[in-house]
Amino acid sequence: MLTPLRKVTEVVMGITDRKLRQKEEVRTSILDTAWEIVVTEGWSSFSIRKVADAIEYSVPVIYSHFENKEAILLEFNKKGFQLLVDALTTAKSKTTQPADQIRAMGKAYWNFAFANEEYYQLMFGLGIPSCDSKDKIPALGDFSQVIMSSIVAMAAPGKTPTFNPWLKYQSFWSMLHGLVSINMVAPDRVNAEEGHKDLPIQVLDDVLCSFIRGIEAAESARPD
Amino acid sequence: MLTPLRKVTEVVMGITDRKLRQKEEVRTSILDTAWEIVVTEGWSSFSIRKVADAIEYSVPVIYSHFENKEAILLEFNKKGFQLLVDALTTAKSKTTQPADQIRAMGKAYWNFAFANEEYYQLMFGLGIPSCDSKDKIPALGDFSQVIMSSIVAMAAPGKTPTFNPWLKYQSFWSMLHGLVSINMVAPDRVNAEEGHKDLPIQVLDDVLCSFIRGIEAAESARPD
DNA sequence: TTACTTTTCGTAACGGTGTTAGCAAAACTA
DNA sequence: TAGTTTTGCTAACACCGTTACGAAAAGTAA
Repeated sequence: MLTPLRKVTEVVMGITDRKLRQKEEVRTSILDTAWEIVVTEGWSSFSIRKVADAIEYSVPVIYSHFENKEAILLEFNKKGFQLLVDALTTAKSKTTQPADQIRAMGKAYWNFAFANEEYYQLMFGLGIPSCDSKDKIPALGDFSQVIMSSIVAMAAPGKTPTFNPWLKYQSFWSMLHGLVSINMVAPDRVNAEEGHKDLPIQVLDDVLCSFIRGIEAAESARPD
Repeated sequence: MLTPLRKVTEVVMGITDRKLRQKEEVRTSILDTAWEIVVTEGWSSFSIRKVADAIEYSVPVIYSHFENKEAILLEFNKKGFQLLVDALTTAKSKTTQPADQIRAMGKAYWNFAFANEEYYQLMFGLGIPSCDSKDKIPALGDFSQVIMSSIVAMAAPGKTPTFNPWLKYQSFWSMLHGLVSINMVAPDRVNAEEGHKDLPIQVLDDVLCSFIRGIEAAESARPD
């Protein structure tokens, strides 16, 4: 009202801008609240109704921002993969030696998983009904790329025609994911047996060591 | 009534026997029906109410056989681990060479997982709210034993003081579980990329090969 | 057979979930 | 100020796991 000489179109734009801004605020408050619930109470007690309650809106408001519950999960799934890729990239950048990069990424993968258990559980559907992530996670391409480039770099000098980086990448990922998920789902059984303390870290080292040796030995290997 | 000369106690026993038998029949029909639902419609659409409907009893009847839904899951969980241990044992018995035993068990593990996806999903909580399996699955001890004995046998000749079979067992399991679960949760992404057909099997071979080399090389290894 | 007791089991409820139709109130426009 | 659009709430639907309670069936004793 006090703004002098504003054209009608300007006013309209201002209003729609504010509306968009407000809508965006509600959206982020949904995501923030949802995440808070997940972190404090776990995935199992995360519900649309609880979020609606917490943000002091009615349930259908949430459905005007997200098509359904799965869409909210997908949002966190994307962010989780982005965080993971960032963590791997940072770890990788600390050295130029391919074998060290692989070691560093392996440890970064482990650290990410246990510093962000909720993300990891969602990303790989550990114990919760997750969302279909295929084709919807842009960072998944970066994920394979950042790992595979180190593998390729490592094998480059004396590479064999049968050497398959994609295969090695999957071995790498499988080993890491298996290690993480077993320790995340059944921690006490695996850790505390007969006083084996921080054994998972030893297993991680062992597995990374085997993997790197496997690539180093790729030139003289017979693929039986 | 037509049975001549039965003592009262005999009649009573007969009745209680029949009652026990009938109760057992209902119990197995619950489990059978539940399993049928899981196999045909997946874990997500398995519910107490659906089972009650299918066996033509009311819901509370199920609660007189199982404390809750989780108790039913636990039943399948136990059976799944027993089947897995059996599969591994059978595969192992085909040869006496420890390295071949490990290879055979690795492949048997993979085959079990994809021949019994529902079991595997439940046992390792892939995408479903699973039950707390710790301390309740008797076959879990056999599982570690059947694998570890081959590992020990393999390393026995020139074993190093630092060689840790329990650690190697966990590496083995982690690799296998990672490989299986990644291929079970996101099959198309991993398999069909750029026409890589039955690549998972190659990865399995690669991973098993690395693992066995890792044990063979244990004597001369520096644990960096 | 009859009267009493125990077991069995179905109805209906409680509190929770995801999702959506329909309508009232608020906000904006003319 | 009157009309239109947007916004958001109430209430419902169809599920879910779990359980209190009462009726009917089955077994027991006279």
